[in-house]
Amino acid sequence: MLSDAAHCAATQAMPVASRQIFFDFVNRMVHKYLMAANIGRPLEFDPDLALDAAMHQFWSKGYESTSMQDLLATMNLSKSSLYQAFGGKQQLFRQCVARYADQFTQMLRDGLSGAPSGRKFIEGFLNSVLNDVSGQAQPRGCLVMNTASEFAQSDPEIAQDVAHSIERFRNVLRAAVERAQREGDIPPERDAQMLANFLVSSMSGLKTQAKAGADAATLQGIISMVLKALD
Amino acid sequence: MLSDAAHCAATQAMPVASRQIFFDFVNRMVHKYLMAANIGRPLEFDPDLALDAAMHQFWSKGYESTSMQDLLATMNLSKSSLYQAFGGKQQLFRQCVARYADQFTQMLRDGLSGAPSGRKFIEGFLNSVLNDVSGQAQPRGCLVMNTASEFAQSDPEIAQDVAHSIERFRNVLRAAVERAQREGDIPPERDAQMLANFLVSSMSGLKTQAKAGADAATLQGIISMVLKALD
DNA sequence: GGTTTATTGGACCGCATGTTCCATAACAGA
DNA sequence: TCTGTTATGGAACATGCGGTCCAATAAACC
Repeated sequence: MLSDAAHCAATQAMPVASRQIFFDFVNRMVHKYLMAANIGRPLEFDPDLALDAAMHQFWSKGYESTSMQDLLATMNLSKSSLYQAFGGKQQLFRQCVARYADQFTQMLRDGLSGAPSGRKFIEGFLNSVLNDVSGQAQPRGCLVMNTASEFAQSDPEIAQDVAHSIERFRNVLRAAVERAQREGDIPPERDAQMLANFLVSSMSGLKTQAKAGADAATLQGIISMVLKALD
Repeated sequence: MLSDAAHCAATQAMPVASRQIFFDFVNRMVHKYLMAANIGRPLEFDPDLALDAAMHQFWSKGYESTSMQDLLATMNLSKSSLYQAFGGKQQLFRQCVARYADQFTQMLRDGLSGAPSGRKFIEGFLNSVLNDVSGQAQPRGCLVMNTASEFAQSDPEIAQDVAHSIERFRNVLRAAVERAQREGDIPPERDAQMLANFLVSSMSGLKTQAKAGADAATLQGIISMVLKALD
């Protein structure tokens, strides 16, 4: 998209590691501008919808077990379009994780602001894992935690994505805890940050148990233990 | 190993699905007998050591991300030997998971019987996750939970292996809880089975958090919350 | 020494992988 | 209508995958 000359000139003074990121960014900006100005052939698909489909695929099967063919089928676009629009499997995956984190964080925020109390929100948050085992679809866990589990720290970029996403989740949960403390449902002397970490960890454990085949009664028992720990 | 004639004759009256399992069993018995009788060329490698190496490989990288080449390299044997001795990638994997569950269950049992109290054992059990983040090696989690996360319920046989392994872990933990109850460190009216489930889930969550990059202080905070829930 | 049995290394197989490339199609503006 | 720009479809690519096969080899018994 950028000319080779411009590419070469601008990269002279830049550390190698930064170049790819920088030019990805510039190209995206240029692309956005060109699309807005109706220059060139328009896309035949909705990038948001396609990204959503890819996200669900990765969510269900993980990164390695999801093939390009799987992605092309669910996203309903051609190979070149995928590479053109999303850059490849790994880049697409990272965008999916980011999208998941966005949606999940927003869902948490909405849930908290609409809940009758902070405590009730936390209860609903934990109980939501029961939905995973009630339906006929097999539990998929949380895409962010699945990613943490699959990649661990082996890929630094993905590790950073994961850490950042978890931090966003925790921030909402800490807000919920603090609200519950103001409302008198959690002792005010408890460390809100620690409780939030505990809730993240507990949710992660619950989802894994659901994946491992635990039934609703078992999960409910665990949830009651988690709630008790908040008192 | 068995002649084709014997194979054909015996399978005539057998449902298709049972034949493979049956002949796997017979062949294993015959093989065991022949090895014990020193018939034929002896193995040039130690199957236990090789299995251990494979286990660590799967533990570090998961099933899909571990290639046959990875396995051959760490197990230090040739492709034909691997197929001859372990049957293929998936069969090898299941043996590794079983081995892990055996070792981990035994470790738990030994830890419990050697611990000064049930409560102290549980504390040590939870605190052991801190070792995962203290060393330079990246945390690998628990092979059984990793397997649950990677395969979910997609493979029935593996799902059963996972469920069975978790049950074994839980049995030891329930014994620990019951001992702590007898020793007065956990209220006797608490449901031991439920507490054991909670401990399994909590450990799983903790290990995932470790994989996601949580530091020792964060993990320690979560552990203190888990312990508080036992009171 | 001959026979029997199993292991071993390596070549080979078919297939699926993620990726690249190019000719063509579709649109906007001159 | 011509030009410039991007999107699309499909062919082609190299590579690595898990798995199979076979001749050569090694041990132990008769």
